[in-house]
Amino acid sequence: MAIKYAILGFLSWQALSGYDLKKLFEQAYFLYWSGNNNQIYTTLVQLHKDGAVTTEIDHQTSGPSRKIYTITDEGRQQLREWLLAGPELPQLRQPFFLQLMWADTLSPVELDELCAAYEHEMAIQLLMCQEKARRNELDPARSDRERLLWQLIAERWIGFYTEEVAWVQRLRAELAGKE
Amino acid sequence: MAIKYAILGFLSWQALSGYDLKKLFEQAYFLYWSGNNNQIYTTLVQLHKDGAVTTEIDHQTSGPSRKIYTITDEGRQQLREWLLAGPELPQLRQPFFLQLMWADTLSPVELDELCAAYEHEMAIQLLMCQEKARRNELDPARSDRERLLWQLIAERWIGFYTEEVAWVQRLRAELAGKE
DNA sequence: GTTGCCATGTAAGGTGTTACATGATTTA
DNA sequence: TAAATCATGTAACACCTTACATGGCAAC
Repeated sequence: MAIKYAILGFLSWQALSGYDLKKLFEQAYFLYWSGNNNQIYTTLVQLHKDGAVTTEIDHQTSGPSRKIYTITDEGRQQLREWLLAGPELPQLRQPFFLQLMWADTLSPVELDELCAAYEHEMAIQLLMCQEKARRNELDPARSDRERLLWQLIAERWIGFYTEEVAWVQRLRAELAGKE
Repeated sequence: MAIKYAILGFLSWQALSGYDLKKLFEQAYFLYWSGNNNQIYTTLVQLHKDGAVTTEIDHQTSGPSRKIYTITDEGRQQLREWLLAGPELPQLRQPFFLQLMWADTLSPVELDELCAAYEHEMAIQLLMCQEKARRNELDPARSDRERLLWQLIAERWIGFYTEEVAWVQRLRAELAGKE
Protein backbone atom coordinates (compact mmCIF):
# COMPACT_ATOMS: atom_id res chain seq x y z
CA MET A 1 0.00 0.00 0.00
CA ALA A 2 2.15 2.82 -1.32
CA ILE A 3 -0.45 5.45 -0.48
CA LYS A 4 0.19 4.69 3.17
CA TYR A 5 3.75 5.98 2.84
CA ALA A 6 2.65 8.93 0.72
CA ILE A 7 0.36 9.98 3.57
CA LEU A 8 3.00 9.32 6.24
CA GLY A 9 5.43 11.39 4.18
CA PHE A 10 3.16 14.42 4.07
CA LEU A 11 2.35 14.05 7.75
CA SER A 12 6.08 13.88 8.54
CA TRP A 13 6.16 17.41 7.15
CA GLN A 14 3.14 18.78 9.02
CA ALA A 15 -0.16 17.77 10.64
CA LEU A 16 -2.97 17.67 8.11
CA SER A 17 -6.60 16.70 7.71
CA GLY A 18 -7.85 14.13 5.20
CA TYR A 19 -9.20 16.95 3.08
CA ASP A 20 -5.83 18.71 3.08
CA LEU A 21 -4.20 15.49 1.92
CA LYS A 22 -6.74 15.10 -0.85
CA LYS A 23 -5.93 18.61 -2.09
CA LEU A 24 -2.20 17.91 -1.95
CA PHE A 25 -2.64 14.68 -3.89
CA GLU A 26 -4.58 16.51 -6.57
CA GLN A 27 -1.97 19.26 -6.82
CA ALA A 28 1.10 17.08 -6.91
CA TYR A 29 1.71 15.93 -10.47
CA PHE A 30 4.49 13.63 -9.28
CA LEU A 31 1.97 11.58 -7.33
CA TYR A 32 -0.10 9.29 -9.44
CA TRP A 33 -3.25 8.95 -7.40
CA SER A 34 -6.20 10.36 -9.24
CA GLY A 35 -8.28 13.27 -8.14
CA ASN A 36 -11.09 12.65 -5.68
CA ASN A 37 -9.28 9.80 -4.01
CA ASN A 38 -11.25 8.73 -0.99
CA GLN A 39 -8.90 5.87 -0.30
CA ILE A 40 -7.19 8.50 1.83
CA TYR A 41 -9.89 8.39 4.50
CA THR A 42 -9.84 4.61 4.89
CA THR A 43 -6.05 4.58 4.92
CA LEU A 44 -6.01 7.23 7.65
CA VAL A 45 -8.31 5.05 9.76
CA GLN A 46 -5.94 2.14 9.20
CA LEU A 47 -2.89 4.22 10.13
CA HIS A 48 -4.66 5.34 13.28
CA LYS A 49 -5.47 1.74 14.18
CA ASP A 50 -1.78 0.87 13.64
CA GLY A 51 -0.68 3.69 15.93
CA ALA A 52 1.20 5.51 13.15
CA VAL A 53 -0.89 8.67 13.58
CA THR A 54 -2.95 10.37 16.26
CA THR A 55 -6.01 12.46 15.55
CA GLU A 56 -7.78 15.36 17.15
CA ILE A 57 -10.87 17.24 16.07
CA ASP A 58 -10.59 20.87 15.12
CA HIS A 59 -13.95 22.50 15.86
CA GLN A 60 -13.68 25.42 13.53
CA THR A 61 -15.65 28.55 14.33
CA SER A 62 -16.54 28.83 10.66
CA GLY A 63 -17.05 25.73 8.59
CA PRO A 64 -17.43 22.06 9.53
CA SER A 65 -15.14 20.24 11.95
CA ARG A 66 -11.90 18.79 10.67
CA LYS A 67 -9.96 15.76 11.85
CA ILE A 68 -6.32 16.73 12.11
CA TYR A 69 -3.86 13.87 11.89
CA THR A 70 -0.41 13.99 13.48
CA ILE A 71 2.33 11.45 12.84
CA THR A 72 3.68 9.49 15.83
CA ASP A 73 7.21 8.25 16.46
CA GLU A 74 5.94 4.85 15.40
CA GLY A 75 4.78 6.39 12.12
CA ARG A 76 8.12 8.10 11.57
CA GLN A 77 9.85 4.82 12.26
CA GLN A 78 7.69 3.01 9.68
CA LEU A 79 8.50 5.69 7.10
CA ARG A 80 12.20 5.36 7.83
CA GLU A 81 12.12 1.57 7.57
CA TRP A 82 10.41 1.86 4.19
CA LEU A 83 13.29 4.04 2.98
CA LEU A 84 15.92 1.68 4.38
CA ALA A 85 14.25 -1.37 2.80
CA GLY A 86 15.60 -0.25 -0.57
CA PRO A 87 14.33 1.65 -3.60
CA GLU A 88 10.94 1.05 -5.14
CA LEU A 89 11.04 0.39 -8.87
CA PRO A 90 9.20 2.47 -11.46
CA GLN A 91 6.07 1.07 -12.99
CA LEU A 92 5.80 2.54 -16.43
CA ARG A 93 2.62 1.58 -18.20
CA GLN A 94 2.47 2.66 -21.79
CA PRO A 95 -0.80 1.40 -23.29
CA PHE A 96 -0.15 3.79 -26.18
CA PHE A 97 2.78 1.62 -27.22
CA LEU A 98 0.42 -1.34 -27.22
CA GLN A 99 -1.80 0.64 -29.55
CA LEU A 100 1.13 1.36 -31.86
CA MET A 101 2.25 -2.25 -31.86
CA TRP A 102 -0.97 -3.34 -33.44
CA ALA A 103 -1.78 -0.20 -35.40
CA ASP A 104 -0.91 -1.61 -38.80
CA THR A 105 -4.58 -1.80 -39.78
CA LEU A 106 -4.78 1.99 -39.67
CA SER A 107 -4.27 4.09 -42.76
CA PRO A 108 -1.26 6.45 -42.79
CA VAL A 109 -3.57 9.38 -42.04
CA GLU A 110 -5.35 7.59 -39.18
CA LEU A 111 -2.03 6.54 -37.67
CA ASP A 112 -0.64 10.06 -37.88
CA GLU A 113 -3.77 11.43 -36.26
CA LEU A 114 -3.35 8.99 -33.39
CA CYS A 115 0.28 10.06 -32.94
CA ALA A 116 -0.55 13.74 -33.27
CA ALA A 117 -3.19 13.41 -30.53
CA TYR A 118 -0.62 11.70 -28.32
CA GLU A 119 1.94 14.42 -29.02
CA HIS A 120 -0.65 17.01 -28.09
CA GLU A 121 -1.50 15.30 -24.81
CA MET A 122 2.15 14.97 -23.86
CA ALA A 123 2.79 18.62 -24.72
CA ILE A 124 -0.06 19.61 -22.40
CA GLN A 125 1.32 17.45 -19.60
CA LEU A 126 4.74 19.00 -20.13
CA LEU A 127 3.36 22.52 -19.88
CA MET A 128 1.43 21.65 -16.74
CA CYS A 129 4.55 20.18 -15.15
CA GLN A 130 6.64 23.20 -16.03
CA GLU A 131 4.03 25.60 -14.75
CA LYS A 132 3.66 23.74 -11.45
CA ALA A 133 7.41 23.49 -11.05
CA ARG A 134 7.69 27.22 -11.74
CA ARG A 135 5.05 28.12 -9.18
CA ASN A 136 6.63 25.73 -6.72
CA GLU A 137 3.56 25.75 -4.45
CA LEU A 138 4.49 22.65 -2.56
CA ASP A 139 7.93 22.67 -1.04
CA PRO A 140 8.66 21.86 2.61
CA ALA A 141 12.27 23.02 2.11
CA ARG A 142 13.42 22.04 5.57
CA SER A 143 17.00 21.78 4.36
CA ASP A 144 19.14 22.47 1.31
CA ARG A 145 19.31 18.78 0.70
CA GLU A 146 15.54 18.36 0.72
CA ARG A 147 15.19 21.34 -1.61
CA LEU A 148 17.67 19.76 -4.01
CA LEU A 149 15.82 16.44 -3.98
CA TRP A 150 12.48 18.08 -4.76
CA GLN A 151 14.09 20.18 -7.46
CA LEU A 152 15.61 17.17 -9.19
CA ILE A 153 12.38 15.18 -8.99
CA ALA A 154 10.57 18.03 -10.74
CA GLU A 155 13.27 18.14 -13.40
CA ARG A 156 13.03 14.41 -14.02
CA TRP A 157 9.31 14.66 -14.48
CA ILE A 158 9.69 17.49 -16.96
CA GLY A 159 12.42 15.47 -18.65
CA PHE A 160 10.12 12.50 -19.12
CA TYR A 161 7.45 14.51 -20.91
CA THR A 162 10.04 16.42 -22.93
CA GLU A 163 11.49 13.17 -24.21
CA GLU A 164 8.06 11.72 -24.85
CA VAL A 165 7.19 14.69 -27.05
CA ALA A 166 10.52 14.53 -28.90
CA TRP A 167 10.11 10.81 -29.43
CA VAL A 168 6.65 10.99 -30.92
CA GLN A 169 7.74 13.86 -33.17
CA ARG A 170 10.56 11.70 -34.47
CA LEU A 171 8.12 8.82 -34.92
CA ARG A 172 5.79 10.99 -36.98
CA ALA A 173 8.65 12.28 -39.11
CA GLU A 174 9.92 8.78 -39.83
CA LEU A 175 6.43 7.54 -40.66
CA ALA A 176 5.93 10.47 -43.03
CA GLY A 177 9.27 9.74 -44.67
CA LYS A 178 8.31 6.13 -45.34
CA GLU A 179 5.23 6.94 -47.42
CA MET B 1 -9.35 -3.64 -19.38
CA ALA B 2 -6.16 -2.99 -21.27
CA ILE B 3 -5.08 -6.64 -21.14
CA LYS B 4 -8.05 -7.42 -23.36
CA TYR B 5 -6.53 -5.36 -26.17
CA ALA B 6 -3.06 -6.71 -25.52
CA ILE B 7 -4.46 -10.21 -26.09
CA LEU B 8 -6.48 -9.14 -29.14
CA GLY B 9 -3.33 -7.53 -30.51
CA PHE B 10 -1.28 -10.69 -30.26
CA LEU B 11 -4.13 -12.74 -31.69
CA SER B 12 -4.41 -10.28 -34.60
CA TRP B 13 -0.89 -11.43 -35.44
CA GLN B 14 -1.47 -15.18 -35.09
CA ALA B 15 -3.62 -17.79 -33.35
CA LEU B 16 -2.26 -18.66 -29.92
CA SER B 17 -3.07 -20.62 -26.79
CA GLY B 18 -3.38 -19.07 -23.34
CA TYR B 19 -0.03 -20.55 -22.48
CA ASP B 20 1.60 -19.02 -25.56
CA LEU B 21 0.22 -15.64 -24.53
CA LYS B 22 1.57 -16.04 -21.02
CA LYS B 23 5.04 -16.71 -22.44
CA LEU B 24 4.79 -13.69 -24.72
CA PHE B 25 3.73 -11.47 -21.83
CA GLU B 26 6.71 -12.63 -19.80
CA GLN B 27 9.12 -12.03 -22.67
CA ALA B 28 7.87 -8.62 -23.69
CA TYR B 29 9.50 -5.99 -21.52
CA PHE B 30 7.31 -3.30 -23.06
CA LEU B 31 4.24 -4.97 -21.59
CA TYR B 32 3.79 -4.36 -17.93
CA TRP B 33 1.86 -7.38 -16.82
CA SER B 34 3.86 -9.45 -14.43
CA GLY B 35 5.03 -12.98 -15.01
CA ASN B 36 2.63 -15.80 -14.20
CA ASN B 37 -0.40 -13.76 -15.11
CA ASN B 38 -3.43 -16.01 -15.02
CA GLN B 39 -5.74 -13.12 -15.70
CA ILE B 40 -5.11 -14.17 -19.29
CA TYR B 41 -7.27 -17.26 -18.95
CA THR B 42 -10.26 -15.44 -17.49
CA THR B 43 -9.94 -12.69 -20.09
CA LEU B 44 -9.86 -15.25 -22.90
CA VAL B 45 -13.08 -16.77 -21.58
CA GLN B 46 -14.61 -13.28 -21.56
CA LEU B 47 -13.41 -12.55 -25.09
CA HIS B 48 -14.92 -15.83 -26.25
CA LYS B 49 -18.23 -14.96 -24.62
CA ASP B 50 -18.13 -11.59 -26.40
CA GLY B 51 -17.50 -13.25 -29.75
CA ALA B 52 -14.12 -11.59 -30.22
CA VAL B 53 -12.32 -14.94 -30.48
CA THR B 54 -13.11 -18.53 -31.41
CA THR B 55 -11.42 -21.51 -29.85
CA GLU B 56 -10.57 -25.03 -30.86
CA ILE B 57 -8.78 -27.75 -28.98
CA ASP B 58 -5.47 -29.01 -30.29
CA HIS B 59 -5.11 -32.62 -29.18
CA GLN B 60 -1.37 -32.86 -29.31
CA THR B 61 0.19 -36.28 -29.84
CA SER B 62 2.80 -35.37 -27.27
CA GLY B 63 1.89 -33.20 -24.31
CA PRO B 64 -1.45 -32.05 -22.92
CA SER B 65 -4.22 -30.56 -25.05
CA ARG B 66 -4.10 -26.87 -25.85
CA LYS B 67 -6.90 -24.42 -26.50
CA ILE B 68 -6.00 -22.39 -29.56
CA TYR B 69 -7.69 -19.02 -29.82
CA THR B 70 -8.34 -17.30 -33.14
CA ILE B 71 -9.47 -13.70 -33.48
CA THR B 72 -12.79 -13.04 -35.23
CA ASP B 73 -13.79 -10.12 -37.45
CA GLU B 74 -15.67 -8.80 -34.42
CA GLY B 75 -12.42 -8.98 -32.43
CA ARG B 76 -10.47 -7.17 -35.15
CA GLN B 77 -13.16 -4.53 -35.25
CA GLN B 78 -12.94 -4.00 -31.47
CA LEU B 79 -9.17 -3.64 -31.72
CA ARG B 80 -9.55 -1.10 -34.50
CA GLU B 81 -12.13 0.89 -32.60
CA TRP B 82 -9.80 1.04 -29.61
CA LEU B 83 -7.12 2.56 -31.83
CA LEU B 84 -9.51 5.05 -33.37
CA ALA B 85 -10.82 6.13 -29.95
CA GLY B 86 -7.59 8.03 -29.39
CA PRO B 87 -4.28 7.50 -27.64
CA GLU B 88 -4.04 6.03 -24.16
CA LEU B 89 -1.99 8.12 -21.76
CA PRO B 90 1.11 6.86 -19.95
CA GLN B 91 0.78 5.96 -16.30
CA LEU B 92 4.15 6.53 -14.75
CA ARG B 93 4.33 5.52 -11.11
CA GLN B 94 7.52 6.48 -9.40
CA PRO B 95 7.30 5.42 -5.76
CA PHE B 96 11.06 5.94 -5.59
CA PHE B 97 10.45 9.65 -6.00
CA LEU B 98 8.08 9.48 -3.06
CA GLN B 99 10.88 7.88 -1.08
CA LEU B 100 13.26 10.68 -2.04
CA MET B 101 10.73 13.36 -1.19
CA TRP B 102 10.69 12.27 2.43
CA ALA B 103 14.23 10.93 2.70
CA ASP B 104 15.58 13.84 4.71
CA THR B 105 15.73 11.72 7.85
CA LEU B 106 18.41 9.54 6.24
CA SER B 107 22.09 10.22 6.75
CA PRO B 108 24.14 11.19 3.67
CA VAL B 109 25.53 7.66 3.47
CA GLU B 110 22.11 6.02 3.82
CA LEU B 111 20.66 8.32 1.17
CA ASP B 112 23.51 7.60 -1.23
CA GLU B 113 23.09 3.87 -0.68
CA LEU B 114 19.41 4.15 -1.54
CA CYS B 115 20.25 6.05 -4.73
CA ALA B 116 23.07 3.69 -5.63
CA ALA B 117 20.71 0.72 -5.29
CA TYR B 118 18.23 2.48 -7.57
CA GLU B 119 20.94 3.25 -10.10
CA HIS B 120 21.96 -0.39 -10.07
CA GLU B 121 18.40 -1.61 -10.63
CA MET B 122 17.88 0.82 -13.50
CA ALA B 123 21.18 -0.22 -15.08
CA ILE B 124 20.06 -3.85 -14.96
CA GLN B 125 16.73 -2.98 -16.56
CA LEU B 126 18.56 -1.05 -19.24
CA LEU B 127 20.83 -3.99 -20.05
CA MET B 128 17.87 -6.35 -20.19
CA CYS B 129 16.04 -4.02 -22.56
CA GLN B 130 19.05 -3.66 -24.80
CA GLU B 131 19.67 -7.39 -24.88
CA LYS B 132 16.05 -8.17 -25.71
CA ALA B 133 15.98 -5.48 -28.37
CA ARG B 134 19.20 -6.87 -29.83
CA ARG B 135 17.85 -10.43 -29.95
CA ASN B 136 14.58 -9.13 -31.38
CA GLU B 137 12.77 -12.40 -30.64
CA LEU B 138 9.33 -10.98 -30.99
CA ASP B 139 8.67 -9.17 -34.22
CA PRO B 140 5.68 -9.85 -36.44
CA ALA B 141 7.19 -7.62 -39.13
CA ARG B 142 4.27 -7.80 -41.48
CA SER B 143 5.24 -4.54 -43.10
CA ASP B 144 8.04 -1.97 -43.09
CA ARG B 145 5.79 0.37 -41.19
CA GLU B 146 5.10 -2.20 -38.45
CA ARG B 147 8.81 -2.96 -38.19
CA LEU B 148 9.52 0.76 -37.77
CA LEU B 149 6.90 1.11 -35.03
CA TRP B 150 8.28 -1.81 -33.05
CA GLN B 151 11.81 -0.52 -33.51
CA LEU B 152 10.94 2.92 -32.18
CA ILE B 153 9.02 1.51 -29.22
CA ALA B 154 12.10 -0.50 -28.25
CA GLU B 155 14.25 2.61 -28.57
CA ARG B 156 11.91 4.65 -26.39
CA TRP B 157 12.05 1.99 -23.69
CA ILE B 158 15.82 1.93 -23.77
CA GLY B 159 15.76 5.71 -23.72
CA PHE B 160 13.67 5.78 -20.57
CA TYR B 161 16.08 3.61 -18.61
CA THR B 162 19.10 5.41 -20.03
CA GLU B 163 17.75 8.73 -18.81
CA GLU B 164 16.78 7.26 -15.48
CA VAL B 165 20.35 6.08 -14.91
CA ALA B 166 21.81 9.40 -16.03
CA TRP B 167 19.41 11.28 -13.77
CA VAL B 168 20.21 9.31 -10.64
CA GLN B 169 23.93 9.64 -11.35
CA ARG B 170 23.51 13.38 -11.54
CA LEU B 171 21.48 13.30 -8.33
CA ARG B 172 24.22 11.42 -6.52
CA ALA B 173 26.89 13.78 -7.79
CA GLU B 174 24.96 16.83 -6.64
CA LEU B 175 24.25 15.30 -3.25
CA ALA B 176 27.94 14.47 -2.84
CA GLY B 177 28.85 18.03 -3.82
CA LYS B 178 26.56 19.50 -1.16
CA GLU B 179 28.24 17.79 1.77
C1' DG C 1 -32.37 29.70 -2.95
C1' DT C 2 -29.04 27.53 -5.35
C1' DT C 3 -24.41 26.99 -6.54
C1' DG C 4 -20.00 25.97 -4.86
C1' DC C 5 -16.57 24.86 -1.58
C1' DC C 6 -15.34 22.55 2.93
C1' DA C 7 -15.22 18.10 5.03
C1' DT C 8 -15.91 13.15 5.88
C1' DG C 9 -17.17 8.98 4.75
C1' DT C 10 -19.39 4.18 2.39
C1' DA C 11 -19.92 0.94 -1.33
C1' DA C 12 -19.11 -1.07 -5.56
C1' DG C 13 -16.31 -2.05 -9.33
C1' DG C 14 -12.08 -2.63 -12.21
C1' DT C 15 -7.66 -4.40 -12.68
C1' DG C 16 -3.57 -6.60 -11.58
C1' DT C 17 -0.96 -9.87 -8.28
C1' DT C 18 -0.15 -13.96 -5.68
C1' DA C 19 -1.04 -18.31 -4.17
C1' DC C 20 -2.91 -22.54 -4.90
C1' DA C 21 -4.58 -26.71 -7.52
C1' DT C 22 -4.39 -30.18 -11.08
C1' DG C 23 -2.43 -33.34 -14.25
C1' DA C 24 0.23 -34.67 -18.31
C1' DT C 25 4.78 -35.24 -20.53
C1' DT C 26 9.72 -34.74 -21.03
C1' DT C 27 14.37 -34.83 -19.32
C1' DA C 28 18.06 -35.86 -16.15
C1' DT D 1 12.02 -41.24 -9.73
C1' DA D 2 12.59 -36.56 -9.24
C1' DA D 3 12.52 -32.21 -11.42
C1' DA D 4 11.26 -29.27 -15.11
C1' DT D 5 8.14 -27.81 -18.54
C1' DC D 6 3.56 -27.80 -20.78
C1' DA D 7 -1.11 -26.42 -20.00
C1' DT D 8 -5.34 -24.70 -17.78
C1' DG D 9 -7.71 -22.98 -14.34
C1' DT D 10 -9.77 -21.04 -9.32
C1' DA D 11 -9.65 -18.09 -5.29
C1' DA D 12 -8.15 -14.56 -2.52
C1' DC D 13 -6.07 -10.40 -2.10
C1' DA D 14 -4.20 -5.61 -2.90
C1' DC D 15 -4.85 -1.40 -4.74
C1' DC D 16 -6.95 2.26 -7.17
C1' DT D 17 -11.17 4.41 -9.28
C1' DT D 18 -15.85 5.88 -9.43
C1' DA D 19 -20.10 6.80 -7.75
C1' DC D 20 -22.88 7.91 -4.14
C1' DA D 21 -24.26 10.02 0.41
C1' DT D 22 -24.35 13.58 3.91
C1' DG D 23 -24.24 18.10 5.95
C1' DG D 24 -22.47 22.78 7.09
C1' DC D 25 -21.27 27.28 5.55
C1' DA D 26 -20.39 31.14 2.23
C1' DA D 27 -21.35 33.85 -1.73
C1' DC D 28 -24.15 35.51 -5.36
